[in-house]
Formats: sequence, C-alpha cells, structure tokens
Amino acid sequence: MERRPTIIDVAKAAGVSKSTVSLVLQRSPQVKEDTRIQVREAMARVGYVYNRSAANLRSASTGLIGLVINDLRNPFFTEFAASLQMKLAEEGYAVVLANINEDAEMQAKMIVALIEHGVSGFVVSPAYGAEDNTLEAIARAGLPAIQVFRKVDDRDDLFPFLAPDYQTGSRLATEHLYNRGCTQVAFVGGLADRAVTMERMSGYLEVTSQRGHEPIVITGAASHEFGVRGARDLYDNYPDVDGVLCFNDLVALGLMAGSQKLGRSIGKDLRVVGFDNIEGCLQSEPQLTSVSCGIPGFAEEISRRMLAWLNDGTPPELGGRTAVELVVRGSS
Amino acid sequence: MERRPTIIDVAKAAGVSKSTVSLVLQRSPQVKEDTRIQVREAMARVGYVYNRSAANLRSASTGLIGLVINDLRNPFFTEFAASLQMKLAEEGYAVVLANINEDAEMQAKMIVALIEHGVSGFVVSPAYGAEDNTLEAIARAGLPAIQVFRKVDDRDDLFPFLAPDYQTGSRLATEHLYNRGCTQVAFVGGLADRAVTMERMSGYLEVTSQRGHEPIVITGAASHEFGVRGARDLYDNYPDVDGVLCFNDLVALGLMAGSQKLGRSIGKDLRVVGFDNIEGCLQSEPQLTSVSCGIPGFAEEISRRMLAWLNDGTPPELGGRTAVELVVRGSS
DNA sequence: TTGTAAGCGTTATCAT
DNA sequence: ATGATAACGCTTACAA
Repeated sequence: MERRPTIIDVAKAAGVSKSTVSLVLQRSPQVKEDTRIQVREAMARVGYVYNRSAANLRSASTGLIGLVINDLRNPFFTEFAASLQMKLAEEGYAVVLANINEDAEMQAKMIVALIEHGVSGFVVSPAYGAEDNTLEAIARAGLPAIQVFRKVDDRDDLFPFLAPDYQTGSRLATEHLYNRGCTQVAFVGGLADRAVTMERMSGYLEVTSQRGHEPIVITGAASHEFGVRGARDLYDNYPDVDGVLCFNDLVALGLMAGSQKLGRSIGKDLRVVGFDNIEGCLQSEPQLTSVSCGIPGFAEEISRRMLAWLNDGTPPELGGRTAVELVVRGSS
Repeated sequence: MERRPTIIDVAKAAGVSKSTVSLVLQRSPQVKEDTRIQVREAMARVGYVYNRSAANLRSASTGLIGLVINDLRNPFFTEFAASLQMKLAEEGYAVVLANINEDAEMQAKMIVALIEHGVSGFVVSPAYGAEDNTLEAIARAGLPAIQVFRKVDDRDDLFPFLAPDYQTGSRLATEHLYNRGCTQVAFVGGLADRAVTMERMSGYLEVTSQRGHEPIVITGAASHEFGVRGARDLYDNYPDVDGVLCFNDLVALGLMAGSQKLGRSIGKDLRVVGFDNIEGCLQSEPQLTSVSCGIPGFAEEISRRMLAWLNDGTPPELGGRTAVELVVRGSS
C-alpha cells in the first residue's frame, strides 16, 4: 500500500514539470495539445487522483456545500436533499450532509464541524428554537448561506430566505374547493405559531373572506394522527364543513382515513386537498388532490442561486418564491 | 472581509509558538494546563476555526466518510442515511452524501469525486448494474469500504458486506403466519434475481417446506402498485392462499388495499406481513405487521465497524448479520 | 509554452 | 513543556 501518486509523480512520468501538470488539471488553454495528452496518459498510468484538500489550501473553494436539514426522515426534506445533491453534483460540487433532527444545539455543533471541513457555502433548512444565534458561526466565517423552507434568522442580507410560493398554493387550492361547490371550507393542521403555517393558511383566509365565508381553522401537529383526530373534530363540531385544505398530505391522508371511518365519502360529501404532493397521494383511495411544491425545481433554483453567489458574488434577491402547482385527483 | 485567523494568529495572541497551539488542538497531555487555557482563550478572542484541509495535508484522516446511496428517496435508505450520519457525527466524522439514483454510471463518477475530496472511507449501498467495476476506484485508492444491503462486488476482503438478518426475519414472519392458522402462505414481490429477494424469501421457503406445504412465489417490482396487482393475481389464481409474506411494506400495503377492494378482510380471510416496518405500517387499516430491520441499530453497527477499521485497521468480519424483529399488528 | 519557487495552514520531528 | 523547521500536494506569479 504505497502512498498515492502526486502531480510530481505524474510530472516525472510525463517528462514535464509539475506546473504543467497543474495547468492541465485546470484545463488551461495555454498548454499544448500534445503535452496535454501526454500528461493525461501519465495520469492514467500512475493512477493519479486529484487531491482537493491540497488544492484548497492555495486556492479558495473546496467544492463542498454544507447541507443542514432539520428532519431528513420527512420525505419532503429527503426529496429536497436528494434533488439538491444531484444538481450540485452536476456542477462539480459535493454535499456534506447534516441531519440535525430538529435539535438547535446539534445544529450549532454541526455547523461548526462543516465550517472546519471547509465548506464553501451553506444551504440550511433550520430547526426552530434558539432562533437568535444558531447561524452565528456562519456569519462569523463570512460564508454564503441560504435559508430554505424556514426562516429563523431575520438578517436577509446574510441569510437570504427562499421557499416555494405556499401562499399562491393555498389560494389555488381554496379556490378549487369553492369552485367544486363546497360551501364551508376548513383549514386543518400545522402548528399555530409557525411561519409556514401562516403562509399555507394565508391564501385560504384570503379567498374564504373574499367569498364572504367564515374561516374555520384547526391547528395542530403536522401528522397523520392529527389528521385522524381532525376528522373526528370536524364531524362533531363542524358537521357542515364540506371541504378541507390540510397543512400537508400526512394530515390530509389521516383526515381522509378518519372521515371514511365515520362514514363520509371523500370526494363527494367531503372534498380534501393536501400540501406537498408526496408519493402517498397516489396510494390512498380515492387519490389525494395536493399542492405540489415542485421540490426538484426548487432544489435546482437553490443550486443555481448558490452557485451564482459563490462564483459571481451575487447573493439571491430577497423574497424569491418558486412556482407551485395544484394537482387535482379524486379526493376533491 | 479579512482572511480567517490561523494557528499563527492564535500563537501570537497567546504569546506562544504555533507548535504549542497545534498541540493544544490535538489535546496533547504534555501541554501545561495554564498555557492550554491561555491558548483556548486566544482562540476564542481571534475567532479561530480549525482548518481540516490543511491538517489533512500532513496527517492521514480527513474525518470525512463517503456515503453512497442507491436511492435516497426510499424511506428505508433515508432512515439509514440519517441514522448513520448522526452516529458518525457523534464520533467526529462528517458524511459526504451521494445519492446515485440507481445509476451505476453516476455511482462511478460520484465515487471518484468523493475520493478527490479525501474521504477516509466509504459506506456504499450500491446500485445494481455494471457489477464488476463500479467499486474499482475505491480499491485502487486503497480505501476501506463497506457494502451494505446489497452486494455487487464479491471481493469480501476489500468490500465486506453487511446486512440485516433478512433470512431470520422471513423465517419468523412465515412461522408467525402458520401459527396464526394459515394453511397456504405465499411470498409476493421483489425482483427475482436479486440477492435481497433471495434472502427475504429463503426463510419463507425453509419454513414452508418444513411444514410440508407448496411454496407460492410471485416476484416482481418492490412497489405499492405491484402489491395491488399481486392482490388481483392471488384472487384469480390462488384463491386458497390465506397468508402472504411480502417483499417489503410497500408491496404489502398495496396488496392490502387491493385485497380489500376485492372484498377480502385483512387479518381474517387474509393475513399479511410486510418487511422494513416503515412508518406507513401504522397508517393503514388494519395496521400492518412487519419485520423491523432495526435500521438505527444497523447504522450504529456500521458506524462502529467503520471506525474500528479506520482506527485499528480491523476490517469487519464477514457474514455479520444484525438483529431483526417481527412487529405484530392487526394485519395478521 | 513550460519551468522555478514561494506560499497555503497544518502536523511531525527535532532540539532546547 | 515548548519552540524551530521541514514536510504535505497543490496553485500561482514570474522567469525562461
């Protein structure tokens, strides 16, 4: 097990100097085609692999992006992580992943670790809690960082915030329900004080009041179980509700299951729309109408903005929202 | 935006030499308590952060582990990725993630990229296809690598293979079904030529023949949709089957939904057991009995073995299998 | 077009 | 117990 070959070994094998090899590595146009080929051949011959740690010591970027995710097990965030990683890989960047499990302390620790590893930038879907300080280390290191989905630090210039256009999504969904003939539409799920909940609710409130109806809001956990409970709650306390916009698909699926158990026919007696368009939407009976947040597209957008920031120094403009889409299925 | 402080800056601020600072960094016991404190203080004062790229240039390990996942969107693998990342983080290692989307070519590319980034070792849940060569780059780099869940390279010494003890799991599940009074048990789902399928089937075949029954096997995709089709298939062609072990929970959930639509009562007419114990098991009606592969525990095991290999040079012993458990619920 | 030499921030080997 | 100094593998002026 001998040590890995370096550019010096390659240089020797190719009969050139190590600078030339370095130039070839960087695709410099000023090296002659002949020598370029020679060098490439030598590389293959000695089994050379580029050492980015060493390169990084001299030049700036490591080609590493830190990806901090509040809850990787949630399919919504998994989808994002997977999409972003693949997009960044296309551009030659690798992703160092930190799943922080909704733990602000863990988040702070992982951020420091990622900085030590020399990440060139951050994409953070942060945990709530300790809002003030958890991104501080990034600020001190002067690294570019984008907050996605959740905003825990208000310094927009340091940590620009980007999210899908939830408000439009909830507006579309609510209008869809009324257009289908619903007379009373409720909003179910989502913790009351969270910004995401406010946004996913805002379009609902807007349309509902526009149409002269009373809003009916039942906030709570964003879980399947809460959806089941919500079905009972509606049944007992709001029997006239014939349309529901749910905070997310998990809640919606739970609410559908719960309502069916109570004898209601989904898509007829009760129309249901979810949020996120997860795979489970296709596996329920009837299938669930949902607001798709276009996560792969969103990830691509984030990738693009991050690279622009890194390469051209252009931080993302504020207030950017990316397109969402209502996917209509049997449940409504 | 000035450059980041280095150990030299710290040394100056603390009035010691940079060697001393380095020793403090490495928790060397031979540095006096007083100076240690002084140095630590200086670090805080100047806002020092460790630069691992530089350290790596001299010493061996980068503290980076490459995690290559065939399909991160599959909750089973997500769970593994998240668990492993957190375990390794506890030990001071960071995870560089590559989701290769079941694409062998992508896999080869990402492996090279990870090597360039200087990962100290690999954990690979590989894509099928191009079995011969995709791990070759790792072999050439002489890096430790563990294959998990799937085995695509037979060189056990180079790439030891570890997986949960599927065989025992399927044995437990099958016995459970017969003990519940089933007279004909079928196995549904899983692509026919895959090692995983063979293993998840093996316990079923063993117990079934032990009990003097004919095995009934319907292989196919590991999807919800295939489960639905499987329900139809059983209904039409094997009407006497009263117990089913499915390749995984997705298939099982599809099979349950499909069978219910055909008027069969799950847990009575037809008993169903799945594999993986995903969250969806709790959300079906009735809830799904499943073989839990104990992924967090498995991830911990992998973490432990990887670190042993890295630190003590002890590669994992072969044939290691980790514990599984049958979680009994309403569906059986 | 290619070679020479000076760093980059650490760790490791000696001295002291 | 601490300090000086030479690597580590690469990039980047600058010189040839």
